[in-house]
Amino acid sequence: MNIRSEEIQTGAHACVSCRNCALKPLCLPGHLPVQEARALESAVERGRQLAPGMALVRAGASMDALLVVRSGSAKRFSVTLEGTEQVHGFVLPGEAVGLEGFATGRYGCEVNALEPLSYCRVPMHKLEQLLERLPGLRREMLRLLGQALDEALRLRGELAETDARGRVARFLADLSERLARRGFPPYDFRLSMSRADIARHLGLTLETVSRAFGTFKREGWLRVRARDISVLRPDALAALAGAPNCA
Amino acid sequence: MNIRSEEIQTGAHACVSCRNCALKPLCLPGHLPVQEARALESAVERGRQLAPGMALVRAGASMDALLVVRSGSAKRFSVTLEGTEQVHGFVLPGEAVGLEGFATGRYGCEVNALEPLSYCRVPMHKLEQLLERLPGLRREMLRLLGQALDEALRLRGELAETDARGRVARFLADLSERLARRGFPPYDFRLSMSRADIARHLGLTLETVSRAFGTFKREGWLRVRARDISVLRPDALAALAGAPNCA
DNA sequence: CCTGTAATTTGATCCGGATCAATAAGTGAT
DNA sequence: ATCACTTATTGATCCGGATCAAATTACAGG
Repeated sequence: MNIRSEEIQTGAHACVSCRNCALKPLCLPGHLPVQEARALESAVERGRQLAPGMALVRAGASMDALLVVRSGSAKRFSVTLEGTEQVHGFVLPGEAVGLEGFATGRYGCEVNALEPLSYCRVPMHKLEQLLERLPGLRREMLRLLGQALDEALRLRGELAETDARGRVARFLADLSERLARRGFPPYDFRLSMSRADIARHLGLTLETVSRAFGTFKREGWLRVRARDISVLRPDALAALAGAPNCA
Repeated sequence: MNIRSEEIQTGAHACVSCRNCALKPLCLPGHLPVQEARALESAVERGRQLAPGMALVRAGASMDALLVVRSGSAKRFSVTLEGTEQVHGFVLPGEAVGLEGFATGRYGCEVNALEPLSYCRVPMHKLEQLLERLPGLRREMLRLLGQALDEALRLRGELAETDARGRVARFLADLSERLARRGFPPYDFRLSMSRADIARHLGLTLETVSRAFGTFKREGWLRVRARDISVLRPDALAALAGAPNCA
């Protein structure tokens, strides 16, 4: 997906500039008054780079920090008793990770890097201190969780009432839109996840996902070369995906 | 579902005793230190009783209070562009409602009473004041949202990988367990929602839900008389439902 | 209690997506 | 480049659940 932060990798630990971060408008500080953003910034640490396949979060591990992906992409999933993966979704830069951990203080699912990944972290004890004195941050945390919840509900609803091609179309449309908001070309990207990952995310088999790609290609809506995707007819995809539910 | 609070309906507005509420251990105050629970209590108002079919929450309406169902049950749903209902789930006493509203300040979905329903409300401005000085409540709100998120993720995962009878089995097992935690008989209850509601919740048709009930009845796991359900073999249901995913 | 209407069950058929199977295209290491 | 291996495409068949269609059972209102 060619996702890379434009900042220079410093290696420093607690020296992060949210101010100059390209992701600021998508991230927590983008919704905070200036002085609150400053205060938050001082609590943010930079996590070290992770290689593809490495775990950013392990299910059951103590939630000791709030994590936000800075560059790269990741896969959120749970491992079922049968040992299969339940893929909850994919994480792009500026998105927080492991929020379900607030439920118990331990993460509820796994998050693995799909590409070289860097991230920011706010240690929990610092977060709690900040929440004590920053009303904007309090609101922002609730907003963030509310948004994640809303998203999860929407995704579930879609699973329940959309057919295979519709799900794949929406997956692509959604990805496209999220890339666009991050300043990446929305109609020309490389998928960082396998067909199997997409399939497990959408409650389909990888064959069905592959066939959906094939159909879109044949219709002239998409150009597919393995994981390189070009969207030629975003309107057609959006139409098939169906509009997000209203009301 | 025969859900009724044991408290006498007072009609008073801001005179609620969380202390003596049967739902306390399931509700917000149950997780707070005593003096924080007191402070919260003083901000809680009693909502007026709603008749079946009435809306507790309308999608798009301004989220002016945190709502918790006190007695009765409700249906959470969204209305799609085609006018169909996407049923997100069902609400039992002690459960908060409309939490996705934190995302935007407006509720994201509808909540309708399925039975005569009463509820408690904490006005948003009072909630914000309390959050300023109650660290336990801050943690509790994050926990509540984290839990809702975790729940939504789990439900989505199940949709993606469980077949029709498994979904119905899990629906019943889940309901049974939630009733038990509220002190209701877990193996003998009346469903407050229609087959169609269950179907839309599980991403099935009402015929398929009905057939699943039929199968369970024939197997001797269930006694079904319209909406009256007796669970005869909870173990069998739980087995079919499959264990919740681990890790 | 009866009656009309809505909710539920049951039956018959059909189709989308799963499954099984084989081929083809990437990808990384030597 | 070549080889070994993983990932993706394509094909054939099968089955679970959707859809269409009655028949039956609850239930609210008179």
